[in-house]
Parts: sequence; C-alpha cells; structure tokens
Amino acid sequence: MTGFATVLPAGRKRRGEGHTRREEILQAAKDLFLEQGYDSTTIRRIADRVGISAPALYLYFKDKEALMLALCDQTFAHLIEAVGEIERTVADPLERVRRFGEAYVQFGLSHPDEYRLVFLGANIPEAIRKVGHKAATDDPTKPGVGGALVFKRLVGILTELEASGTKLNYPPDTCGELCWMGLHGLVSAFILKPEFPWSDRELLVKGMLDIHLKGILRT
Amino acid sequence: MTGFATVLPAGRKRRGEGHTRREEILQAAKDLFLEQGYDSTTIRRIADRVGISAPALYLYFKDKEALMLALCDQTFAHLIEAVGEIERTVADPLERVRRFGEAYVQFGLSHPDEYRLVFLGANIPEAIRKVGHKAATDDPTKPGVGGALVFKRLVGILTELEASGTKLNYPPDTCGELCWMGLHGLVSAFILKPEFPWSDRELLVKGMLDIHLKGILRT
DNA sequence: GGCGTTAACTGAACATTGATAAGTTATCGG
DNA sequence: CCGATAACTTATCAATGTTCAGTTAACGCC
Repeated sequence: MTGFATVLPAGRKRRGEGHTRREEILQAAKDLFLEQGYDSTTIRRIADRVGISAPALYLYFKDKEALMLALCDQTFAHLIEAVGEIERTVADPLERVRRFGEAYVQFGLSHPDEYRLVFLGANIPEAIRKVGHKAATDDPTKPGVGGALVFKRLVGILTELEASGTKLNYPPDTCGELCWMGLHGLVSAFILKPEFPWSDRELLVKGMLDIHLKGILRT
Repeated sequence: MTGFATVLPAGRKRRGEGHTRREEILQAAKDLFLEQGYDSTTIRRIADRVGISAPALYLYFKDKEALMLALCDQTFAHLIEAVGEIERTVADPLERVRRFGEAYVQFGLSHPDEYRLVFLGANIPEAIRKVGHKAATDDPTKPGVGGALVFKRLVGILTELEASGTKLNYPPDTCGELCWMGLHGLVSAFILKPEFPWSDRELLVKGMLDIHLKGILRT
C-alpha cells in the first residue's frame, strides 16, 4: 500500500501542489471559453469541470478577468516562440519580414480559437484588452505584455531591414503597424467569417504580403 | 385649459404614441452605450434615464441585443448613405476607392461599439454574425445585413474601376477582400487596442490606402 | 357623462451571474 | 499526537436580464 500515497486523491490537492490545481483550472477555462465564449462561461461551470467549488477558483485567480489574462499570456508565448525561431534561422531581413507574416498568419489560422481569444478580444471586457501592451517590458514572464512583444519583434526586424540599407516609405514602427494591421485583418476575417466565400486562401495570404512589402519598400 | 391636452404628460404616452417612447429609449441607450460601453450599460439604467420602469423597455425591444441591433442598423444606414454619396458625387473610379476607404475608417472609428458588434462578432451567439452576409440581399431594411451591403459596394466600385480600363493585379472581388481586410485590420486595431501608442492616425489611414491602391493596380 | 377595451406601464419576483465571508478539512513538519 | 495552515466548502450577497401578473389611463362609442 506504499504506492498508494502517490496516487492523486482526486479530491483535494496535496500540500504544496496548489499550482497543479491552478493549471487544471486554466485548461478547463480554456476549453470552456473556446466552446461557449467568455461571457457564457460561468465561474461555476469552470469549477464544476475541474471538480471543485466555485469559490475555490478564487484561491488561484483574483477574478474572472485574471483567468482570461493568464490564458492570453499562455497563447502569446507560443507565438513569440514561433517568431523567435524565424529570427534565429532566417538571415535576410527582407525574407524575415515575409516569413514573420507567414508565421503570424499560419499561427492565427491553425490556432483560430486562441487567436480569437487573444487578438480579437471577443466578448472580453475592456479592462482585459488593455494589458496586451502595458509599458512593453522585455520580460516575457510578466503578465500581459505578449502583444507588445510580438509587435516589437516585427518592428525590430523592420529596423534591421532599414539598417541593412533598404529605404522604407515610413518609419519602422509605422511600417510595422501597417503590416500587422493588414495581417490581422486577414486572419480575423477568416476566423470571424469562415463561411464567407473568400477567394483562395493562399492567394489572399500571398497577396496581402506582396501588397504590404511593395507598399513599404521605397521604390 | 384646452391646450393642456397637447402637453406631454411627462409620465405616460398617449394612446398611439408608443413609437415616440421607442425612440426615446433608443436615444438613451445610444448615449449610455457610448458613455459606458455595452456591457456596463444596464437595462435599468436605460429605463431610468428615459423615466420608465425596466420592464416597460421590453414592450419595445425583445431584449438588450435587439436594442443594440436597432442602433447598429441605424448607424449602418449612415455608412451606406455615406458610400452612396461618394458614388453619386465622385466620378473618378480610383478616387472613389480612396474615398470609400476613408469613409469606412471614419465610420468605424466614430461608431466603435456598433462596429464591434457587427464586424468583430462581439457578444451573443452565431445568430447575429451569420446574417451579416447571408445571401446578401439588397434590402437595407433587413436587420444585420449592413456589413455585406457595404462590402458589395466596394466590389462594385472596383469592378467599375476595372471596366474603365484600369488593369488590376487580382480579380475585383479579391481586390475588394484585400482592401477590406486592410481597412478592417486598421479599424479593429484602433478599436480593440485604443491605448496602444499607434503612429499618427491620419498617417496610418493614408498609408494603408496608399499601400493597397498601389498593390492592387497593375504597374 | 358613463363604460368597456386595451395600449401603456408598474411592482414584485425569478434565475443566474460574479464575488465574499466565515467556517471546515486534511496534510505536513516537528 | 499536535498545532499550523494550505486547500476547500457552504451559505450568502448584490447586481443583472427577463418575465408575470396586475394596474392605470387614454380613447371610441353610446
């Protein structure tokens, strides 16, 4: 019966294992948010799925917004990792921009629910949306700065592009904003209106990247 | 004292004047939505401002969403009208596209709540989002079809542009999708992240339009 | 004027929500 | 075994969207 102690009690967590419960809550909340949206997902339902009472949730998250916030950071981390991979492997600055765009779109389209959660701010009160770019520190562990981090990477790539001798039509940050807006518009359109008879997806992605690269580079 | 009968009783509406109360509610709701946002505006507060009880509101609107939808149609009518005005007064097809973009952006930025509800799929199940482009009837009185109507206008303008002899890099509907995606990305960025330190708004709007026009026209 | 019909409206209440207070249980170090 | 306390529960709150059952008052008609 000695091995019995290592089996999870299914009810209560062991003494230092609160963080485990915290992650269970996060997973359940993520599932439910994606299934039913933010507003329709109640604290009680999340707690039910985890197998605890509703107030127990407040031991791990200050309120419902904090829960959503934690999920946002989680999703941002994946995207930041993908972007970092490109910066590590692609040398040519111009190619980097294109690859960034492709990665960004592909991330959005292959994680439509998460993208919606984070970038579309669907059904999220305004207080949450605010943190996406707060002060923009470089510390990815701080909560709520993921959006600014991704964007800063893009601006960084564009700055290098300019430093490499390529003339731009706008300052790097303005170029970054324009590019991001175009890509975001593309991704959100596919996600929000999937049943609309859009033109060929590949064509639109390539077209959007071509348009923005052509529009940004001084001819 | 005969004139007294024509004075509004300040409390109850005369027998056939319910529509007056309906418009009072719409006005109060519009003000409150703009002051405090959709979620924070309660039915009771709207009713208070109008000077009636909360249940009285349900005599005129099925629920809170119906209220917002009525406001959306109201404001979308303005956008469609603005686009029509452009089509009527601007002859040059190319200039039309630019003016369309400017009008679209200005509409989105001055009606962020309505824009969110219709184009960002904020709140409430798929019932609303679907009607945004359902078969796209040409009847502007049907609720919720404003979005599709506006898009059709853009494609129409681009088709005329092509018919006038200008070569495009993509089919007109693809061009329309790309342009709309860029504009939509711009507007939704401003709406969803209003406190982000964006570059100058005018510059971004002009830049986005320049980029897409340049990218769409065959050189 | 009196009367019945009914549009316009109210008061009380319901179910559900996010959140808190106060108490309980079980785990662990010593 | 024991005291401390992390982990958790039950009871409860105020606010919200919404409904129900009734009430009031404007109007047409005699």
